Amino acid sequence: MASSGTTWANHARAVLARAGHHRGAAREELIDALARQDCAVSALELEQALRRRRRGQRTVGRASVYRTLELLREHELINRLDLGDGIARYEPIAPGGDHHHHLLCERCGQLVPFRDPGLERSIDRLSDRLGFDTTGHEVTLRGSCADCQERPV
Amino acid sequence: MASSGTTWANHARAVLARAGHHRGAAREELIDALARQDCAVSALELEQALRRRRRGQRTVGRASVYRTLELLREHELINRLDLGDGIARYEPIAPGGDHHHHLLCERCGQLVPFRDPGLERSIDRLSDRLGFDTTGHEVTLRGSCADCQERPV
DNA sequence: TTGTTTGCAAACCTTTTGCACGTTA
DNA sequence: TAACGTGCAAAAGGTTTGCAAACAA
Repeated sequence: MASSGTTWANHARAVLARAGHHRGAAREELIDALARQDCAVSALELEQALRRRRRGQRTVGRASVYRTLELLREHELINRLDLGDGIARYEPIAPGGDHHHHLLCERCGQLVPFRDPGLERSIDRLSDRLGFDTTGHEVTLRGSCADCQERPV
Repeated sequence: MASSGTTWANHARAVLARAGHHRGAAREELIDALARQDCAVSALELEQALRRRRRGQRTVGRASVYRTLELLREHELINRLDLGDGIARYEPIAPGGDHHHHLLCERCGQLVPFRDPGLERSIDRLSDRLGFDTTGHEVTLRGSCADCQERPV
């Protein structure tokens, strides 16, 4: 995932440039920080990651983090997840369309991405049956990841 | 749904009593208010509904609303939904196990509950395949409900 | 009487907004 | 130069907590 980081970052920059956006420093850094992530991160985690990087130098403002995330989301470059704890998490959307969902492990807190064509088919069929015009969907499983099941309680 | 309200309310009271909880006034009123709802409501909507009921009399405190919701959730009497707008919504869980998911209509804002055994089977198979010990799951579709599709844009 | 529940107010935390200053094209 | 982008600080809005009084068992 991290290996495709530069691909995504370049893609994101291209999309924004095409839409007529300037390349401000905060936005550039935030795109890099997002590209570096393995899975979904919160806005405040991103802010801290940026602060850690540039010690002493001028910091990236909190508002810029949120504004950039909103911009990236409008251009469908990132996904926003709400896992039920009141904190929004964001993750890059791969250019090719890497559609996946998440298991939230209630024991170790880890967020585990997974893919399942069968599940996608079920959702498509379901939308048809109910007459919904579905533009998107989210599935979140809660439980224990494979690692945690082997650990004693 | 509203017709099964008393059933759920009684069930909820029985569960809390069995767990050794007292029957305070705020809790009683909140259970009734939840039983009256058709679909998921936010904590603040519940608070307002309670304020409207008892004009002039002592009001139910905001903290009691949140604390009671938390208690009901611990006993799996209500479900908490996070639809991505930063507001948690709550809905009763029917005693028999009325498991369902939601479509959030992006045009009219309505929350439409639906049931789909095929989807549930997909999720069960998926959990098996991935070796997850899944304790719960949520599916949210976004798009247009059947009504809105007939309306001109 | 003893532990639980409650209302109020204040604190908390994430997210948004207003505004003056910098930066990009 | 004219938009656009940025950082700061303050505000907003939902949620949680501390506490003393009220209440149920």
